[in-house]
Amino acid sequence: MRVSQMLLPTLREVPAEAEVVSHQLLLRAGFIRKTASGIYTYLPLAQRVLKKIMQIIREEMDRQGGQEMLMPIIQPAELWLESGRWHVYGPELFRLKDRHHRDFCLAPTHEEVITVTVRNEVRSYKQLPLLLYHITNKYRDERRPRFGLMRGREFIMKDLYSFDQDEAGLDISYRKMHEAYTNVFRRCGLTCRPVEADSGAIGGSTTHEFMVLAESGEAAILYCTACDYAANVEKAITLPAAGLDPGMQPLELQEVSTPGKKSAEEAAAFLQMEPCHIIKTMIYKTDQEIVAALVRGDRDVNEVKLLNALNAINLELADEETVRQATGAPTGYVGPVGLKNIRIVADPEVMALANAVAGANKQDAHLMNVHPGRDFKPDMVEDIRIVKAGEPCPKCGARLQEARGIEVGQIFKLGTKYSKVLGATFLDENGKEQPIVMGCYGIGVTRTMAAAIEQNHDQDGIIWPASIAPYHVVVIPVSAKDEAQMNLAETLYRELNQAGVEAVLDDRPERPGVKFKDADLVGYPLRVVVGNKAVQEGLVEVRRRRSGQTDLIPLSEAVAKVREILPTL
RNA sequence: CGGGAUGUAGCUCAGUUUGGUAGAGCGCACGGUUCGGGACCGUGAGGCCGCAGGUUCAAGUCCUGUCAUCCCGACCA
Repeated sequence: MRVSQMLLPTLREVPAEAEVVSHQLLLRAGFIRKTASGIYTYLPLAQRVLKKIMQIIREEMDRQGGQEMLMPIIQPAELWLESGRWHVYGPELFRLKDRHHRDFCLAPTHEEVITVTVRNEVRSYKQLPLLLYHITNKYRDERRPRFGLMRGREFIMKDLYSFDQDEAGLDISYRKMHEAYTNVFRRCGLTCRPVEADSGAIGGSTTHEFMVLAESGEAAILYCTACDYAANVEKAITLPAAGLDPGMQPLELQEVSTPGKKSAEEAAAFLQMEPCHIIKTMIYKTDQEIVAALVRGDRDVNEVKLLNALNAINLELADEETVRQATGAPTGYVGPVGLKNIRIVADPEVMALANAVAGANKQDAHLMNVHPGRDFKPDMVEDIRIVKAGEPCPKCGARLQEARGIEVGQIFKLGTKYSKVLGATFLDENGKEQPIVMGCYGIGVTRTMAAAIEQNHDQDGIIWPASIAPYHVVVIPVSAKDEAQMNLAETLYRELNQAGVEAVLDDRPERPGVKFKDADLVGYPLRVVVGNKAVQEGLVEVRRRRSGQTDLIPLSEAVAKVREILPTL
């Protein structure tokens, strides 16, 4: 392809709307344009990158026995009513009506369709296992689309669904996908880490997220430097809390005046003690009840853990009014002692406290010498706190470190959640009807492209890993008006393509500086410059985008050199 | 969903306070000089000033509404 004929609208300035680097560079380098908030048009270069990522995904899915299919984006409400998710999914589900006023939605995921398809076609254990996948657009009406391709409302996703006879089969499928995902991201040139995660609304038990480590990542993860433990903060655990100190004598409950000391830190400082002796009481509202969550004063409530412990669908911090009604006190002075009619969930660490301080359920007052078990009895003791960097790894005890990551893939063991609701069953060897055991496995294709840039760029632009670069090499004649240079560049460009190297020829009548800047911005892994030295001495420059290393080599060896370097990039 | 901000040329942004014939830089077209890291000179094209209503002799500017976009928040008692 000749650059003079390409739709490659590079921009000198950063469009005002772009915040994160991948978004800025995708716009500046002429890869994408916004069509609506969270919805983008992929220009030719982006499409080439996406196709390469999808090809890598296909190869790795197929290698594990995956079969590609294609499912509809527009889906009837009945399907979602049947699974129960029409009402559960909420405003994130794009809903629409056809001309007969029948309800439809734009699929945010495809469990319903695939499960019903398999239900209708699979009868016997002999037809299992199955690994079925497709790559298509997904739609989620995000409450706040942002960061360009990172959190869009329309995005391309690969999703594979596994169907097995039993848990043992699911384990095998899950391992296959774990391996496939590791391969996919490695081949895409990404530094990626699988982490344990919460399964969220999709449901199911075991799940791993594949995180591309990057500062701009939306997710926080904790990982162990000594072993392979790594988890999303939502899921991360640490070693169990120490038990109650047996030497501690319970003292008598005592009310103290703490005017204006609302936070655990303020109260602790005022009472001249460490925040870890405070019982922090947070009032939450779920879809069905009001609960009090207790953590140590130096800890934070992990709302995901709390939500799971309560088996609730929604969870939010109660507003001031609700707190007053439930406890009789304003926020800041709530405590577990004497609380009535609301459930108390305590973190195990709280139960290990003796003579602790808690809110007195009275304005400007706290209670001292609160003794868990004596002064209040929690309805539930569960790990509901956020683990922080520096705490011990639950597997090996080494210190955990914190990092940020972009979630590019997630794999789930669904179990029989969907097969049961949707009636996807098979007959086993004994002729007994069983629900199919399922797993689902997603990769955000468009997000992977953005993540690749987050991890591979510099001040001048993108640095594509060769495996997903839109083109491998750009051939730049220094002067498009110099016929001798152009002829040599043309020939080299043709030879490269004939040799299977994806090359473009920057034949635009631009000054060399412009072409160099654009080449850096677009991020071709290699650049070959054909200048005067080529005409006079038969030498061309081969330059690696990432390292900047430049080799002056004979024109006749250029193709071989490019082919030699490419696999190393 | 709440709060904040912004909508003016393809892009980045002035102009709005104090109403009076629409601006700059970059980009684009043409001519010339240049030509190894985003050149220079000249000429030119390009605007329903987001949209609708209102006030006024007169609105990019003031008022009302509306739409869109971006940011922050929706988290610690």
